[in-house]
Amino acid sequence: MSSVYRAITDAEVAFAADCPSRPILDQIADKWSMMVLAVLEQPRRFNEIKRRLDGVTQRVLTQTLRRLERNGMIERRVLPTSPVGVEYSLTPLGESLREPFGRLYDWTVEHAGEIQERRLAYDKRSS
Amino acid sequence: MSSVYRAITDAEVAFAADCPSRPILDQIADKWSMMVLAVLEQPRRFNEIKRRLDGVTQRVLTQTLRRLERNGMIERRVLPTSPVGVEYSLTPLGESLREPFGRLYDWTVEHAGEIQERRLAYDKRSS
DNA sequence: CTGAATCCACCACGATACTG
DNA sequence: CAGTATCGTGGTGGATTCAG
Repeated sequence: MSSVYRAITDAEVAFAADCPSRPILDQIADKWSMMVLAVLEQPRRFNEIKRRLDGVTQRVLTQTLRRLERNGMIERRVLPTSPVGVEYSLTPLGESLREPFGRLYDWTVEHAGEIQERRLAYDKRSS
Repeated sequence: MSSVYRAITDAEVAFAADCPSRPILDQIADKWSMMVLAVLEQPRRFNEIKRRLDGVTQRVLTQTLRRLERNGMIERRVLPTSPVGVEYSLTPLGESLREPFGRLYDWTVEHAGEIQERRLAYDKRSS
């Protein structure tokens, strides 16, 4: 098991307000960030990314890319073309995040059916 | 590597609006849900959980617990005490989610310092 | 003790229009 | 092409109060 869970006594399992994970999770644990990192297995242009993320608006994608760039996950490079192009690519840091994200993604796919069932059962009970 | 990333051609890397992972990630990939699951390594009462999640409000915690229950991650059991108590515990489904969540948590702790540096550098550049 | 209910402020997002 | 700017709005969260 991972460090949060292993070999800790009862009283220690808690999340203090200053736990270093909290501001980070706030910034990167959203669905668009996850999808952007997944799609950047190779450098891609802005609209290329946008096309692959069904439903994202231009505004939100821009914000997401900025936040990922600020946190060192991706790099933004302006191409000397006409009209201008912008290429985004993963940094080593961003690359290292793809594995835990991938695990989570795999989990959702694997358990999507069961979750759906549970949800239906719950809604039936409380109706 | 995990299934999203491996052995797929260029054109296939995309997230359709009906990708099964998306509604699930919307429901479970928030920081409070992650912390609740982490804290529930054993059954716990409402206020017990609340105390361990520094900064969560009663309202938000209630909503989080309901959503986790609805999705089959946790079970809610009313204790025949006076005054009434409510105990929350993980289901096998919720238990299985702790591993991917733990990985992500570990990643944030491990890279917190580097992220902080990148952020400072970025802010300095764009000021 | 464990919520449910209410009120309110904020901002996150969608839509749209404009620009280098 | 890759944004920025602006506006309008729904939803989310905080604070507080009430209840079983």
